[in-house]
Amino acid sequence: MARKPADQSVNREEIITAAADVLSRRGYETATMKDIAAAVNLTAASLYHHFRSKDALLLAVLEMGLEFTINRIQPITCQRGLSAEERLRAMIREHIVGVADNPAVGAAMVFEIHALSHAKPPTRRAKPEDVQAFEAFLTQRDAFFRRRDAFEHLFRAVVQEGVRSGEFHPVDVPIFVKALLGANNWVGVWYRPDGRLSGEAIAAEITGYFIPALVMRKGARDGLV
Amino acid sequence: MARKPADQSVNREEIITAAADVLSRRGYETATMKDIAAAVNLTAASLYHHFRSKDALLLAVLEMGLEFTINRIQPITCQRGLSAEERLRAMIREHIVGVADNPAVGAAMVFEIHALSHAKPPTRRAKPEDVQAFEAFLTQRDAFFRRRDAFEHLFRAVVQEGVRSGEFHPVDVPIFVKALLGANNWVGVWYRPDGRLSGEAIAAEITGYFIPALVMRKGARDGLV
DNA sequence: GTTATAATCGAATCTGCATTAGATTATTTC
DNA sequence: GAAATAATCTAATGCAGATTCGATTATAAC
Repeated sequence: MARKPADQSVNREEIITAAADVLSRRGYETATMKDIAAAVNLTAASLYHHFRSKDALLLAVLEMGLEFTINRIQPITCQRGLSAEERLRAMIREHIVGVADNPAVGAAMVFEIHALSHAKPPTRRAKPEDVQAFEAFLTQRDAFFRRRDAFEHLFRAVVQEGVRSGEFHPVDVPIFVKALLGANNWVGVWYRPDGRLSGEAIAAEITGYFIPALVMRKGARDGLV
Repeated sequence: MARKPADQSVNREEIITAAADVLSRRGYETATMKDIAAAVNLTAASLYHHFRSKDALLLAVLEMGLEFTINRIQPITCQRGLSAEERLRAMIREHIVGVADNPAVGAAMVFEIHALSHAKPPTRRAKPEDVQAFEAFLTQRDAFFRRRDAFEHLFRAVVQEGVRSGEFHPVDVPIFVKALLGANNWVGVWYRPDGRLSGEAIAAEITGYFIPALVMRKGARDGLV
């Protein structure tokens, strides 16, 4: 019968967390399975008990990071009683604070997604099971990319709603969101926990940059693109 | 005596350009020297006549991209007779259009800089000349990073000037510039030449997002962070 | 305690590249 | 055309690092 995993044994999630950290420090290609294993006191070989391949591990790291972020942001989008501006503000805050609180994941979401796109197919003469596994990987990867698009659409929907209702200026919604997410993601690249500003402070600052483009107070709307 | 290179022979610059393209498609670690060589009809071995190592080639790609961008933007910063806002607008435009015109380089500037940080030192038992070469590489890499900082400071200087003179709101200058450059760099990640908008149009759009945070027309400044 | 399987390890493989070695060809200079 | 060197090639070399294999240990279920 199936048995419960032992308590002191390393579980999937611990590995993913540790891997995110190692990846952010060494980068996907430079980080070895041995490095990652060492971070959880395992051998490289042992990692293959938990993940089919290095690529699969990377995918798991990115999926975890994305789900984490979506789980924080998605509820905000449908909060009744909040204006589009209020929701957008809250979403930006959550996004940036989330990145700042998990710089490893934040950096991975920018840099290592790249590696995901370049996963190498099994070479000729690969066992059929390997080909199978790779196709499963591709399917899972596509799902990840769709999920990432869904994340972007959370922002688009709120901005779009604000534009429709006249609360926001008629910006180009896809481009606005790309610019916003670019700025937010970039935080994961340069943020240092021991830096001058906290994640909260940075979030407040950056929110203040993007909101005025959408909302102009006191009716002074002319003169703006 | 030194002789002029033959006319039909491949030169450094062609290799760098081709390498940028290959790198943007395959990524640094995935792209092989053979791939890059093939893009200029050479053999992998031949590349070593032009570049000491793969790392050195990557560095050359990034240096070229950075110099290109700085050369377009630096002159704007000191144009007499233009307000800070006018200069900043022009700088953003040049930056984004530059990225859109060279998507390969733009993407490399975001993704592959990472690889640069992870260049591997020569293994033990390396010939002293190799150690020498690696140290030279490190020096050059540091210079590159300083140059990149200098690039960032071009933006900071203009924003700072606007803030000092009262033309701009008192934003947190370093953070503002990080957010701006994040949005701009991100264009290199998602821009497609056959997309809906031209580089110019995107530049105009994004400029319109950041300027209102700095400049509020018609004196309606209250209510803003 | 016996069995099944989860979790781990040490010690091979196996292979894909970066890089080197040693020619060969091309071009310029004189 | 001879000398020098730039530019290229073909054919190794070498190695790091992902992945596999086959054992071994630990734990849960019964």
